[in-house]
Amino acid sequence: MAELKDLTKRSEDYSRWYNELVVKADLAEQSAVRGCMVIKPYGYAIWEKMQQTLDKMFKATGVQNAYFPLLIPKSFLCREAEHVEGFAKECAVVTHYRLKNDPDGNGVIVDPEARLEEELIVRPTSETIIWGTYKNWIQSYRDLPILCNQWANVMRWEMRTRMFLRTAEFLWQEGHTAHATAEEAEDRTVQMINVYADFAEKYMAVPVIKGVKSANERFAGALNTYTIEAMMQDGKALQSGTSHFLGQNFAKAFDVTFVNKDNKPEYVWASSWGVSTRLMGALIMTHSDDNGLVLPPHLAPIQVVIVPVSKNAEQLAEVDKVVAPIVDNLRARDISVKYDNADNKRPGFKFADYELKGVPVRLVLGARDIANGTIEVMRRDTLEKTVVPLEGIEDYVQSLLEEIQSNIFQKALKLRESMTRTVETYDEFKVEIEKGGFILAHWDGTPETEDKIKEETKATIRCIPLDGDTTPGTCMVTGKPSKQRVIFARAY
RNA sequence: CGGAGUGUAGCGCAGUCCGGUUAGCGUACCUGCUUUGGGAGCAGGGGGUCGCGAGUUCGAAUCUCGCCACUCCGACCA
Repeated sequence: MAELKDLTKRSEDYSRWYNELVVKADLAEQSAVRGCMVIKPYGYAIWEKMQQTLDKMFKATGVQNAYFPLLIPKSFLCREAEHVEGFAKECAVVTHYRLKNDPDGNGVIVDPEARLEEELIVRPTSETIIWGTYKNWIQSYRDLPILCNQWANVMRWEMRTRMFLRTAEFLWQEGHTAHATAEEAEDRTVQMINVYADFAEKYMAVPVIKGVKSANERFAGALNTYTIEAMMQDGKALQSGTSHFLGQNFAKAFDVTFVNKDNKPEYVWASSWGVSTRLMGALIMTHSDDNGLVLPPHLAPIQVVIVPVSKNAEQLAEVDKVVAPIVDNLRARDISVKYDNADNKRPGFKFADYELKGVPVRLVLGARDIANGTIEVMRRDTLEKTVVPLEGIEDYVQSLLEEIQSNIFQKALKLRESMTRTVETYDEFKVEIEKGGFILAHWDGTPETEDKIKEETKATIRCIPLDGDTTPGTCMVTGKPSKQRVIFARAY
């Protein structure tokens, strides 16, 4: 694999490095269908862990899972004007419901007789179909709130795709809530962005900045969009999760009202929020190095791999005997272990392969160790090797896993901090943005200024940070007043 | 949709300019033996409509024309 330290300088090489890593680490591959991706078992195992963890976190806040149809009648998508405009260009459309044999003998063709009266859209997101459904579920304030989430696939016909970061079809979860009051809906919006931030930092070990999107970057049909923004190792920003306060826009578009305590009809208030397989991209790009993937222990499908070293079958049998109780003890502590005693691959191959796949801890045991009562431990994040006593190895491994988890988070945080600068003038900004990273600057709050900056520098406002410095100042471009500094960056 | 490039074994490529043995190399795969503390060595073996179609020619991976697909850079991307 090409070397990461050289590639961060040039983004086109960084994406080549990234693609190569995704394939070599056995996470995914391009499919025959344009812009689509096959997620392979190892990649899916990581996604599954993310999914399970998030699902638990959602349920702890009262959310329930449900499932809504893949296909959306075209008329549904048109109801909310801004929403249509935001998604229309990238929708896949179903126009027919039948094939027939080609009279010329070339397999099958679309039966022209079987045109649908109303075209169906493959969901790019499910707000419309869900609000079309919620209308039937909601009569009274007693029916509220509704807190539903669905795990699903969606499709957006993107012009250019990258594995995990932007694919035509992707897996995600989308939560859709309905509330009696604006406050309650907005609280839920904020609550969920906090869940996402917790998940990113505690499980993925990816530091994120919570913030609010500018009007330009806001979700089509939302009043307010909250986001978590991460920084990749090449200094580009990656929007990793969003939570939208939808106001009454969809309730009005789909005529969803409830009767309040005073027996008066009111439109329902809404939120929606989602994260996708894009998080896999964030995970890969945040921690990987020249030897391959580095997985956070909290999400690694294999947390510990044990590799035996032996000269013959008798020696291997000896090692098997010593390893067996270690495997049991680690599993008893909920640590996932793989003992790879396959004799068709040599140890050196296994070392390299498990490093490529990002397994956090590797144990190596051979005749030499058994004689000494020791075992070799290698941690993936620093690649350091230590020989420790066999006695108490389980405790050692357990605390090492936690140390790796916090170490890779700290490392990513340090990188982000070192690549975050504050600028005062637009000239200074133009110089700094070329170096990558996050730039904190004052902005007058207008879309016009944001557009001008984007056009001239390719940088966008990633977010207006929630926990940032709120000292007012003057816009670096127009000199007009600014409430606080916002984060600019080039983004994926 | 614009600019550039690529299509030859599962993957990565050479050969194409200048047409001419049975289309080659690396890797992966299969068999056997030896190996095993950082991606093993040797020997043998299988695998190809050279992207598709037409043309030129005694003869095309190679030349001509047309088409298709993919990759990268832009445009686009809540």
